[in-house]
Formats: sequence, C-alpha cells, structure tokens
Amino acid sequence: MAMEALSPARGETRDAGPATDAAIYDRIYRAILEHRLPPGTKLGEEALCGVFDVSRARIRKVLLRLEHGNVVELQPNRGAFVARPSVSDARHVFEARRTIEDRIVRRAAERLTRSQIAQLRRLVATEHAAHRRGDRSAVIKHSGEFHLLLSDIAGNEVLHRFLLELVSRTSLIIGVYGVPGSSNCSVDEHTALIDALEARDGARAAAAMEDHLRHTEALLNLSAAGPAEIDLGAVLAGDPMPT
Amino acid sequence: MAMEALSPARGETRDAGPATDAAIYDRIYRAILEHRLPPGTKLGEEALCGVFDVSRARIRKVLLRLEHGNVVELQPNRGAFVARPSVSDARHVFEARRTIEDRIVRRAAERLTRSQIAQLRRLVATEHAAHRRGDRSAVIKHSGEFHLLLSDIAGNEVLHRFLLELVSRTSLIIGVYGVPGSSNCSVDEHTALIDALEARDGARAAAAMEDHLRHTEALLNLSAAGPAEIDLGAVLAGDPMPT
DNA sequence: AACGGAATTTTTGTACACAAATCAATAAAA
DNA sequence: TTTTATTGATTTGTGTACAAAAATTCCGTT
Repeated sequence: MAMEALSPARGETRDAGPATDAAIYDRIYRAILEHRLPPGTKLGEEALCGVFDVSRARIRKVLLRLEHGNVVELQPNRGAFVARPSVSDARHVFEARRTIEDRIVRRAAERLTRSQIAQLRRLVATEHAAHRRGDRSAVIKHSGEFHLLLSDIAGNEVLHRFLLELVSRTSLIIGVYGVPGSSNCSVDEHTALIDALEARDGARAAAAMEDHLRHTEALLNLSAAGPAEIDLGAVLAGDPMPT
Repeated sequence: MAMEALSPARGETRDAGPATDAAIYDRIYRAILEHRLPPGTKLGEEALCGVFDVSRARIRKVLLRLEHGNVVELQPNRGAFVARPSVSDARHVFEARRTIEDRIVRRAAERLTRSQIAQLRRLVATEHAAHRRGDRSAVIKHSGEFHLLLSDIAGNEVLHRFLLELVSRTSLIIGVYGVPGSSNCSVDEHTALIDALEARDGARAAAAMEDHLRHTEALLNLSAAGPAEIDLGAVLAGDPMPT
C-alpha cells in the first residue's frame, strides 16, 4: 500500500531513528486532517510499522488514541480506517460547535488583549492568502487554527479540548460532504467576528459565530444519500425472492 | 495493595473466565465514580492483572481508555492513578456543563414524550429514596443518570458523549472538593426542571438547569488551597539560601 | 461460465520476556 | 542528625513470538 501521505514535513529529520509516539500520532493526524488520507482509507498496522520503522505495539497505542479523537475507526478483528462521518454525525458536530463556540466567543470578548487581536488578524490574513491561491486544504487548516486560537483565548481547557475534536471532525466532514465548487468564504465572516470582538460586543460576536457556522454547514451536501451505511435488511425486507 | 473495591457487582459471575475488555473498563470506571477508589489511588498494572486474571497487555489497553475519559491519569514511567481534578479543572468542567446542558435541555423540551417524562420522574424518585436513606454515593450516581437520560432524549450523540465525560469528572470533583455535611438537595431542583420540561417551556427549563448547576458548584469547597499541585519553583524563587 | 466452499495467506489479538526507569532502603559523609 | 550516594527490588515500557480471526485464492460442482 502506498503510504507516502505520511512522509515527514519538509525540512524535518527523515527516518532519523525511531520516532516518538507523539510524532507518529501527529503525522497520521495531520495527514488525515489535510485529506491526504481520505475517509475510509485502511490503516494497516504492518504498513504503518514500515513507514515509521517501529514495532506494532507502538502503532497500536497510537491508533487507539486516534480512535478516541474520532479520527479513525477501529473495527474489531478488521483493523483501523480513517473515520467516515455519517450525515447525522455531521449535523451533531455542527450543533455541538454552535453550542460550545457561542460560549467561547463570549468569554473571549471579555478577555481579549490587543496583541491577541493582532494575532487573530494575522491568522485571517494567512487564511486569505491561501484562499486567493486556491489552496483549499490550507484554508480549512487555517480556519481551524482561527477557531482554536479563539478557544485558547477563552481560557477554558475543557471546552478547548472538546472544540479540538470538533474541528478535526469538521475537517473530515468537509472531506466527505464538501462540494468542490463552493469556495469557503469564511474569511469575511472571520473578519466580521474579530470586529465584533474588538468592540467587546459579546452578543454580536456570538451572533456572527452562529451565522458563520450555519453558513459553513449549509455549504455541505448533507441531503444526498452518500456512501453512508445502507441498511440492507430494511431495504430488502418484504422483497419477493425472484425464484 | 487492597483492590477489593473492584469486586464484581452482587449477583454477577465471579471470576468466571477471563473478563472482556469492556467489563474490566466498567468495573474500574464504576469503582472510581462511586468513590471506592478515591482520587490519587495508584492503579498498579500487576495488581489489576491479579484482580481480573488477565495479562498486562489487556490492562494496559483499558488504562489507556480510562485516561482518555480523564478518569485516570497516566504518568510516564510512574504508572496510573485515579485522577485528582484541580480547582481550575472543576471550574472549567462546570462551565462546560452549563454550556452544554443549556442546549440539551432546550432540545429535550422540544422532543420529550410522555413516557420519557415518566421515566425521568421515576429516576428522581429513586434519587429521592437514596437521599432519604443517606446514601450519598447513590444520590450522585442517580443524579448523573438523570442528566444523561436528559441528554439521551435531546438526541445529539456528540453532546451526549461530552456530557458523559463531564458527569464522570463531576463525580471525581465532588469526591475531592465536596463537603461531607452539605447534603445535595438536587432532588427538588430536578423536579422543578421536569415541571418546566413538561410544560415545554425550554427557556424556563434552561434557567432551572443553570440554577441547579451553579448551586451544585457553590456547594463545593473550591477556595481552599487543597492538595493541588504546588509549584515549588514559584514558591521558592528568590528565597535566600540559608547557608 | 458462474457460484459455493475449502485451503492458504494475510492481518489482527494476546501473552510472554527482556530492557529501562523509578522507588525504597541502606550506608556513608557533612 | 540530616543529607546524599549507592545498591537492590519493584514496576513500567517495548519488542517479539504465537494464536485466532478475516480476507483471498483456488478448485470443484452445477
């Protein structure tokens, strides 16, 4: 199996001794989030051992951690696969984001410092650049970083961890249900959000966040009966056997 | 080390062959939530192997899962310990609960059926009974079940999973910061909540939930500088060396 | 030629054994 | 007496080997 998607980032040490657990986790995690390993891809243990030059025990531990983040799915006796969120998963993830980010944005509005505002604006500029050059994957990545920086500012570690998982899953969801044509115009919405935050208008910022998330969700193709699980039993029930 | 806290629930098969992973997880998880294994308790691998009569590999996997639920803490090269939430953890957990349960309660108000109302009332009655006979541990357990049933009714699996973790951690928090005297009068508050839900008054139900959670948090002793980690570096910085 | 089933091959699950690190206890020095 | 090294014992981390399950291939039958 080709696993070149897991090659180390440019400039990093290549195959320099056995990598640490965290490094292995990161490489796989990143490859999934950046859609280099698309949903449904099988992550064979032996293959991963070869890529990272470590024993199966280590790979196994990492896969278990990835499963907990809902980024890979572990099927008993079958192996590990890149998670393929269902339509229902997608809806629930977005509702959870609206719930949690409403709080985060209001907290951030209270605590924001001047330098943090600058940081946010810099991140949006980076996102804008990626958008201009049509790098869809980079846009998703920087957009995620924007939301996570906001959550960091809000200062609640529990909510931050939750959002980290939700952002990861959002990336997977876009991978499965995103329509290639619709360019994500989140840049303007992020800017509006920062403007409201700078004015310390928590309510307005929260409204901007909700709009943004609803808009993002609306851009997805969640109505089509995608490759999501089909219940054969239900479909074929009462179907006369063509003898 | 005494590990009798992990003995199987009454009526269950005792030592009948090697237990499944999920069963081992459950036994440890329950023992922690019910305060039979207090925060800080060391969970030695060898000891657990003895209790469940399985190999270390299995125990290891279970401990990794428990760590992800923030119920045990895994210190590298030191071992596994029952988690001991910090004051900051406690505050963040309660804020996260207020955030998530606000949404849950509003969704539940929309979707509640008659039989679900009856189910909720039955659960509160059980909680009431436990309260009357002074079984503090059972009150915490049933109170948690109440909140989780509500979340189940709300129908968002993502939020449900988050709340499951938060309820677990709340139990640990009460174990560390709960004052023995203050009897948790959550029963009345749960009843008020159900009344609002039955009237399908989402806003009122949400307000009742927020009051309830703030009240629960207020009953804790979060101001005292407990046995939480002391930063020796900060404490001793600039302290003149007594030559 | 197509379908069904058995043997083979591959892949995952588990146990065991050794290496490394931590902890406890003892002894030596300030 | 207190503190610091050193040694021994215990416990965790990791690699390897074997067992079980699933996927694949091949062959015989219809």
